Amino acid sequence: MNQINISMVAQKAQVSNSTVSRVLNNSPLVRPETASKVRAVIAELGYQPSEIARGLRMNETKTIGVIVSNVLNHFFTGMVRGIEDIANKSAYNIVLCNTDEQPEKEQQYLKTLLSKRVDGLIIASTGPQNDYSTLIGNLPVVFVDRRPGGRSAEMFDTILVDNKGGSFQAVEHLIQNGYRRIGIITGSNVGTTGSERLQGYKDALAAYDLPIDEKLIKIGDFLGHTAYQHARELLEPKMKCDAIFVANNIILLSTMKALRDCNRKCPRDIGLVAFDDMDWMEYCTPRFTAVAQPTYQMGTLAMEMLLERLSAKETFAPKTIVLPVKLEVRDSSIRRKD
Amino acid sequence: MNQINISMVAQKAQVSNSTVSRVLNNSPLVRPETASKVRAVIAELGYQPSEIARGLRMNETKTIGVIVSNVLNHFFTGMVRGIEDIANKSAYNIVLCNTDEQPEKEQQYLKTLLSKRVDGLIIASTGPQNDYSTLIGNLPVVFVDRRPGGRSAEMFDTILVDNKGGSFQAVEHLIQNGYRRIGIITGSNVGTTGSERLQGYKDALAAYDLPIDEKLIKIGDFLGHTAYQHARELLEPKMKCDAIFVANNIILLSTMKALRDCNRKCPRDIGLVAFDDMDWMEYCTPRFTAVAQPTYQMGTLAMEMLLERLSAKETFAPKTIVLPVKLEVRDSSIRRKD
DNA sequence: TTGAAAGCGCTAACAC
DNA sequence: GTGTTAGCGCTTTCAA
Repeated sequence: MNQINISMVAQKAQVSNSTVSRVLNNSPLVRPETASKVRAVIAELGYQPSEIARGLRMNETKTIGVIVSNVLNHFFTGMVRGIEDIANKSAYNIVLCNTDEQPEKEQQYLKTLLSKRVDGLIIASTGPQNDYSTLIGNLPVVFVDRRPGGRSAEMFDTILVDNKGGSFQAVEHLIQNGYRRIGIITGSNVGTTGSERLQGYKDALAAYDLPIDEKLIKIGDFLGHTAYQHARELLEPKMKCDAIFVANNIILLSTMKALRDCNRKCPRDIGLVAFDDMDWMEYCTPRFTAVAQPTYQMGTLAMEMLLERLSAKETFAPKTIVLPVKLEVRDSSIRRKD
Repeated sequence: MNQINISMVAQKAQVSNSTVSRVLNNSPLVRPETASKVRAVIAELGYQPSEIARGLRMNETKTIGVIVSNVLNHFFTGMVRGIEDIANKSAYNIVLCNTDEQPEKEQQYLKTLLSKRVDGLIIASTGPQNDYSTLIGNLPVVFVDRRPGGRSAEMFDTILVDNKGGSFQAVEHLIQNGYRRIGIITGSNVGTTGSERLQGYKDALAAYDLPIDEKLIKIGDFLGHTAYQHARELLEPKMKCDAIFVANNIILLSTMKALRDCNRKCPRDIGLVAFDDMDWMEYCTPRFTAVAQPTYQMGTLAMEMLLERLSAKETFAPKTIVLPVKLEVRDSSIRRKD
């Protein structure tokens, strides 16, 4: 244990605690000789000032809480890395929390992080039904990926991606490549992510005067529990489904598994576009067409917005930023010429 | 800001701070009526005790530091998630740090985490040249993935995987499938990961009386900066390389890119086995043969060992655990019959 | 330029 | 059962 404290340093350097404190904080009000004497003792003792005591006194912890669904989802991994990079650059640390989309877990994390007096929060909300305003008070918060519900929507900074536009592009691309009976496998549309991606799908069909067939719309969860079964259903011959739009990378994997199990080849038998671009999609066979989200950038941006609030003297109006997505056209969505 | 403190609660409930504290800590030394009165006030005020003040007083933060190379590497993502799950179950939080294999970044994180008085540390060391013993004192630490160097090796708990065995199996499998000129693309062998995986490769060749050709051994880094060039070199016709063993998932991607750019098909033109199993490998074409590491389990185990130390009254001898890996045989390593 | 002292919010020994 | 008090390690007036 690092049991050396400021008093021991002070004593050994024959100065007062205040002077040591001033040296630690590079105060100019210390005679250079005194300062170097103190610094020598600090080095000799290997003294590490307690950020915990400092935090209590200063009311800041240089720590921010990051609440995501699951860091194993590559979307969040990228975001977390982006957040951490900016945080680190500004001498902040991040506490990582995984909710698995459970509001109760989120609530628990929130309480703990608040108790630990984090300086700010970045949250991918588990649902629009949650009320954050009462619990959070005026702690700086940036919501990412999903718009929080109720009053929270107007109270906090939010960074989103253009889910609807991305879905629209993806489905439009399939239509333009000759696919007509396009299915969608998506997650819960309680959250904004799900509902917007579904809307983009519907809008694209409507824009091209294609009928919306509810049987081709499979709504489950984004965690992959339901996707395999949904894919199997869409792949049944009677569905005559000729392309599938999957609403995230986890659902894609289940769908790939279903394709394999049904011995259906993509794009020969069926077209496929996914939301979420992954590094391997460029190199596998077929190369997968996907909607690329700026995950890393979402993280850096979120942290930068948080830093802005943290350093701001006055409060200012919350902002909402919607980042563009990009359709990476590859092979899985290109109908082979017959 | 959550400016409500214990005194405000005490005042409003007409009791002393101690009584409130006792209620918070579920002490039996409080009359039930008093307790419920206090609890009512706590709820009314939305009081959240400051873990920072508590931490200062109790000398514990219920936080542990996790230092990995890069959470974007799926190997570490899995580990981090494993750590977090166990930590959460035991009311701990984790602070996530990415070193990018830079000892200076690691050193910086270490100092910060120590200052923040984390209760323990889980570290994937950036190199065996680092000395942890002096800086860390007797804080509980578990090293993961790489054995720390010098005296640290004997001083701390360590969780490793059977790198040498995994490589051996992978290369042996290639040999048994008829490949003879097997190249390896690996990362720095300064760390134990690199050197052990290289050794496994050499051992397998030796075991089957195959010559070790230094030209087929490409040592770069595990971050993927050098792998593409190395793959291109191995793929030159004059190398007559008929299979490649790549030492992690990032190197694999670069190699896949090189294969594509050289228009070489796997396994038709060349066999491939990777260290690190990824979820998509089961469903792409060809399905990739890979050495699966128990990443999640490494995380849970590391955190469990840490908890054991944290709750132990006495110090006990450090343990080293080497976890087995499993070769997942798929298509990329099966020589097609000519 | 330096030191003495108060206090951040909590817990625990000790008194009653 | 409950309150008083000291103190965890730091910063910051205020005084000198």
